This record gives sequence, structure tokens and C-alpha cells, in this order.
Amino acid sequence: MIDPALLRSNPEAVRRSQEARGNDPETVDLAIAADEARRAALTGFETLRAEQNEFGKQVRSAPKDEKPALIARAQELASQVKAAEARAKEAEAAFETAASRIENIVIDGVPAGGEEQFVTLRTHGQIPQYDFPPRDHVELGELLGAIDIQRGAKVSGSRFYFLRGFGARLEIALMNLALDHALRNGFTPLITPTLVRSEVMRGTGFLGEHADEVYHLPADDLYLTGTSEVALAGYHSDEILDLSAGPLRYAGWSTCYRREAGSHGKDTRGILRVHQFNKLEMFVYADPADAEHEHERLVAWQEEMLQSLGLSYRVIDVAAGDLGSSAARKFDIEAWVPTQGTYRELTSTSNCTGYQARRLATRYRTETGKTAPVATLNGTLATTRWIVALLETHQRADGGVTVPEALRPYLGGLAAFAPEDA
RNA sequence: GGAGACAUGCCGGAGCGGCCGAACGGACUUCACUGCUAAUGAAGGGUCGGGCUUAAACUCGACCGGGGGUUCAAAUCCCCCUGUCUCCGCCA
Repeated sequence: MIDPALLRSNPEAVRRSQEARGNDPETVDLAIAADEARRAALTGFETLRAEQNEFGKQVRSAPKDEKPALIARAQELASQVKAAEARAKEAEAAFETAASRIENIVIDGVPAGGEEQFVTLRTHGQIPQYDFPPRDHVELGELLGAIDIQRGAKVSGSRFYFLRGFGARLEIALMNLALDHALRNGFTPLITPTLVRSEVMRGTGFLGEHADEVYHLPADDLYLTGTSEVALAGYHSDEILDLSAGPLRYAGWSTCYRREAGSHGKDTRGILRVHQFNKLEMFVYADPADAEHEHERLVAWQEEMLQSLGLSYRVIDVAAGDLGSSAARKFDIEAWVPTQGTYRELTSTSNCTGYQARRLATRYRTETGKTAPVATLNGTLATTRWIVALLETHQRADGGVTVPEALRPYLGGLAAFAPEDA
């Protein structure tokens, strides 16, 4: 939710942001008009209401014989108030609709334009070279008995899979490595519900344009979350947080469910794009003044993870037109996937400033004692998808895979896994 | 699955349809007292929005789980929803 005060005080900035995202800047003028109409309707209602309240006091203290006349007059007033209140509610709803078309204000420096207009901030690691034809993760997964896609499809359909043996252990190890990394950096682990009520799904903005990405269970009117961000964002809704000791950092561990409705034919091979996977997600409630620094910290922690796993990657500043509606800036880290000859997204971290928190009424107390929306940030610390880059990057000519040192303690010291171990 | 009770501010807990933004306690903040702490005394409070403002102050409206309704007037009466708890049954 956009800050209505900003809409009034600096409509130009809002217009610029909408343009950078490729949205119609006219949405801003419509929202401003709706805001004015809303305030006018509200003032009308409140004036009448004040009159009615005053009248009520007279009725109470009037002598008995004067009461009938007063009540007759009061009845008229009551119907006027009722009508004015209905108008005010309508105007309020109209404003909310208009305001919802305005996405979060993009931070200065974010590249304008669409998906292809991202800026590469830095790259890390050499692009790995092999003196044998590298196998893709599906082939490696089969050789190692680690990934079973055929049976995944048999049991649940396309984009489902079994992780088995080394693959299953690898995912758990990866999640545990990430969890320990989070713990060292002061995160509180949280295992979140993956089914949420419609209000929470709506409040976190996932039932907007991307509603068809979300699994819905109509019998119970519950939604399966595509990321623990949903539950983590809802966790402190309607609360005033104490941020005096620094930001509140949570590491949410959950299974994630995505319909992938708009991506038919895309990444159909393997486990790159699936309906169900696990993810360890960082989620931070921060003072808005500290949000951009915190965002840098989140990227840094993500990079530490990828580096410790020996993956080559680039960090990109995602273009405005490719940001989610709540994000003011987003950094993706894409790891090199040898058999695809390109970088693929492994992590994503967004700074949502106060946009998400305003709608969820998550506030903190400023120095003056007033409340203001907190800034929320999120970022991936590990997901199932990482297995793709891990297997492919660390493969050997015999189809075996070297385990990065950081992961070994989580695999009972295992340094490598070969087809004959399967 | 069946039956019932409850939902009030940071917490506990009152609350005849108008005198209730809400008693009383506790916590908290400020001040006083005390060499310090503790204790004691006094005072003060919430949230959201509108108006007016650089801001504060001021002022108006709304908020007693959520949504409707009755009424001139609802924390209070009625209906629906959600949640919590208790008992019985069932399953583990």
C-alpha cells in the first residue's frame, strides 16, 4: 500500500516510479482524485455525526414533554448520517482500489525498463570448464540415484520429483547449512504454516496479478504458500514492534507450492522449475532508515552461502519493470549452470520498504513516539533448486560429484558421491 | 462428531442502552522524596483517520474479536462469522 501522504505531497515522485516500472502514470492522478473524494466524503459524514452526537445529548437531558419532538428530529438526522456514512465507505473503497494500482516506489538507482534491462553488479568465480562432456543434473541425479523424476510424475504429475538417497540427504544438508548460517547472524528460526487464510494471502499481495500462481483449497478456503514470506510477513501484522535493539530477523523454513501456471513449456526438464520445493527464507523487520543497508547485508549473506558451496555466480540489480509490486529494489543472484551455459536464479532478495508493512499494519515507534510502518525485507538462503547448480558444477568425469567442504559436516563427512555408491 | 462458555486498553479485570475511551489493580513514563537502589507520594497515557498546522498544540470522528442489524442513542440488545477454552464421544 502506497503512503497516501506521499501521494499528496510528492505526486511527481510517484509518477516517475510508475513510469520506470512501465505502469500507466495516470494511475497516480486517479488515486489522488480518489483520495480527495474520500476525504470530502469523510468530512461530510463526520460533521453530520458530530451534530447527531450533540443532538443525542439534548434528547437525554430534555424534559419528558419535549422528548417526542426532539426524537422526531433526531430520526431525520439519523437517516442522513446513515447515508453519509455509506457514501464515505464507498469513497474509501474506491480510494483503496485506485491506490492498489500504485506499486511500491522504486528506489533511486534501480534500472528502469523490463526484464532484460537488469544491471550486473558483480560476478564471482570462474566459469567452470570440463575436459569431458558435462552431464546435466537430471542425468547426474539418475546416475547417483538422487533424483527420480519419472516416479515423481507417476505419483503427482509433471514438475514433481522424488529426492532419494544422496539427493534427499543433500537437500537436508543444504537447509541445515543455511540454517546454521542464519543462526550465526542472529536470525530466529521459524517453521511456518504453509496453508494460510485468504486475508493473509491477500494482505501480503500474492492474490493480485499473480493469483493464478497460487494453489487454493476451496473446501477450506485456504491457500498453499509459494514462499514462507507469506507467513513471515503475516507473523507481526497488527503489531507495534520494538526495533530499538535492531532489526528483527527470522529464518523461515518451509515447503513452497507454485502452480507455474504461466510457464508452460519453460524449464520442463529436471527440478529447476517445480510445483513443490523447500526453501530457507530470511525475513527482516527493520527501521526504514536502515533498510537499504540491511538489503546489502542480505545479499552478502547469500553470497557467502554460494561462495562456501563453490558456485560461480553474478549479482544483478533487477529492473523496475520486473519487480514485484511490493519491492522497491530486488537483487537476484544467478549461479552458473554448466549444461545450460548461462546463469540461473538461485536467490532473490527484495527490499519492500514500508509498502508491505503498511497494508499489514506492522509498525514501530519512531523517536518522536509516533508509529510508522516498518520496512520489510526478504531473501532466499537456500532452496531445492540449488541442487541443480551443485550437482552440475561439482561433477566428475565418472558421473560422481565432489561435495563442497562446507557441506561435508552435514553429510557425515562425505567428501564425494559416485554412481557406485548409489 | 455432540454440548456449552468466553472474546474489553501493554497485562489482569469491571462494566443498569445515554453520565463509557471505558472503573479498579498491575506494568510503564515523568515529577517529588530518599546518599544510591528499593519503598512511598503525585501526575500522565492507547490506536486509526479527518480538519488546522512547518511541527506541536488544538479540535472532530471512529475503534471494546470481525461483519451486519435494532434504536434518536450500542462495549451493553439481536443475527452471522472467526478465534480461544471446557466437557462428552471418536481416533492416536
